[in-house]
Amino acid sequence: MRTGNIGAFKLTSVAAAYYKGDEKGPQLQRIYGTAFKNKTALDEYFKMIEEAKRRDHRKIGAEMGLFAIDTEFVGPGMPLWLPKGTVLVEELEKLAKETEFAAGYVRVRTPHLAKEKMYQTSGHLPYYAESMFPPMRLIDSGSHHTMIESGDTIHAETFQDILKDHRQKLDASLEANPDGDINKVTADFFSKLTPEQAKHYQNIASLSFVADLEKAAIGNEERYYLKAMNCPHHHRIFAAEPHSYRDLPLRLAEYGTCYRYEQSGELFGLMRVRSLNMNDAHIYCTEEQFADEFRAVNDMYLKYFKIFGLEKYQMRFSTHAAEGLGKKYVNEPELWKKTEDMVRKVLIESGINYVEVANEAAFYGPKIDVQVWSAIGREFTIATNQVDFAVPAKFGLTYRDKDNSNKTPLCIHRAPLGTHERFIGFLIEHYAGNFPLWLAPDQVRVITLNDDEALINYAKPIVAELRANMVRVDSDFSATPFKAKISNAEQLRVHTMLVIGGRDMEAGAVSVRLHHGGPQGAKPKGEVIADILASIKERRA
RNA sequence: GCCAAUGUAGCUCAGUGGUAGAGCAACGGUUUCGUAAACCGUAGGUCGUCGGUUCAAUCCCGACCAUUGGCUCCA
Repeated sequence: MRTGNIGAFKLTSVAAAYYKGDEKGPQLQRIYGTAFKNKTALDEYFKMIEEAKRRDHRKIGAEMGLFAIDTEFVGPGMPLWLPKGTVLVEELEKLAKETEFAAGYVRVRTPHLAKEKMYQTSGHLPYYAESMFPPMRLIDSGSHHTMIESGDTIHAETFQDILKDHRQKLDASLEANPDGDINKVTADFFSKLTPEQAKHYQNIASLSFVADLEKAAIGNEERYYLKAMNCPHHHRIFAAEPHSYRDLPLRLAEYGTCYRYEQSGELFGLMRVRSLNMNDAHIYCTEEQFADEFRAVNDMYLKYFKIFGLEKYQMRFSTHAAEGLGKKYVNEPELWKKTEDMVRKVLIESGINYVEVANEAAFYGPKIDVQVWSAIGREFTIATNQVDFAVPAKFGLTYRDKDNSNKTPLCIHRAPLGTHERFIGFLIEHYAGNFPLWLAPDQVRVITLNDDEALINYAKPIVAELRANMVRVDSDFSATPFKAKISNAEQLRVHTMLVIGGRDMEAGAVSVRLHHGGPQGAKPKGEVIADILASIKERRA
């Protein structure tokens, strides 16, 4: 674009950026601005930004009482689902369970913790440790295990942190200056302790320094990690029973809660969190079955896009880069190539809209991220789909094949609805909080014109019938002025308001008002109820 | 984690170096009304946390915590 094409521009913000995108490199100050051919296009762009602000999931989430983030007592990045948000969570789970049941998945449940051995075997610790919460340590102190915590007598954790820190400094110093004085480094280290560290240190200082530090560091401790992914647990479920080729494909599904230690600056409302619920499943299959399974997963994505009215999507096919082998990626160059070719073939054959990006794969295999665009045209990476050729072998997973030999299955990780957190965050913006009836936290409210007893008696059975059919319905029979009752319901984004006055009562009708459509006129009450039930059942848009 | 900005009642926001206000919401009462807001009253805040300066700090300074906008990372 030539500068002559810039007809209108506006500065937007100031921020720092890393030189050449390297986190360890120096930072530059960056001034952001945006430019368009003319004023109209510029204004349109800012209108879109305004609209996005209006639809911000944090704002609507608070207005509708969907979720809360209690940074003081629970922690940043760990949302609490309030009752109305839980409705969304459970409706999505219901959708996923139905869809997966029809597609031949079986459900499993696993704990949130596992021993260190799990993640050493899976490769998470070598490749993924910085995204995991630090371990919980159980120390074997002879006859029993003690959870390490801070306190007067238990300071092994501090102890170990100090040791680790000390060692790093010592190593760095010795590396820089091989003839350096160890005592000097140690003295320097002590001088930099905070008073609290020093206090802990005093407790152990009477012990002979190095020997006891070593003992504490190596000691018999068992480490447990919070799971960052469900796959290792699912692999152990696969391992729990012998399998034949006749069992495959085996599709294990779980809405499991995972915990990832996202850096503080990365947290963002529901979109980037530390506790996340994944619509997860792992498909164990043979190489021959891979293409069909992969296609079926893609079909599931497309089905969901239709339900949520997503017209624009793109799959980002992330492959490895040779220079990352053994560092960012498991060191299996041939398997990488073979699997990537397999995935590429399916993508091309099924006419999926995709782009290929190098060097963004998961550590255990190529990855497909699903990008969708919300109603106002903002892009979200919502779901993921990964192939794992490495980890099943590390866990020694096998099935008995036709020729009586043991073979390692392939594993497809897939999460079409991604995480509840991000998916719901996306849906809030996509719908601007005006959810379709089947999803709406407040589906129906029955409102009487006033608190006349006859009206209430006419309205009550309608509420009861809806409730008996699992409709989320409530009522407002109060003496509050009618217009205010309507306004209250509108502000809550109640999807359908059933208004009842004398005229309706006489005609055996109710007057329907839709949150997103205004008054719809009076209709026979039986018809209205039937239509509500059908709309929910069919998950109408 | 890094750079920057921000943090006053449940929400939206005023305000001041001399221990804080409004609207909405909440609660109590009055109001009987056909599709987005009736009226009166009551209650509600350690002014993010901890330190410092000062006779005196919500206000000035520092550290920390959190959020936001980016960077890096990612579902």
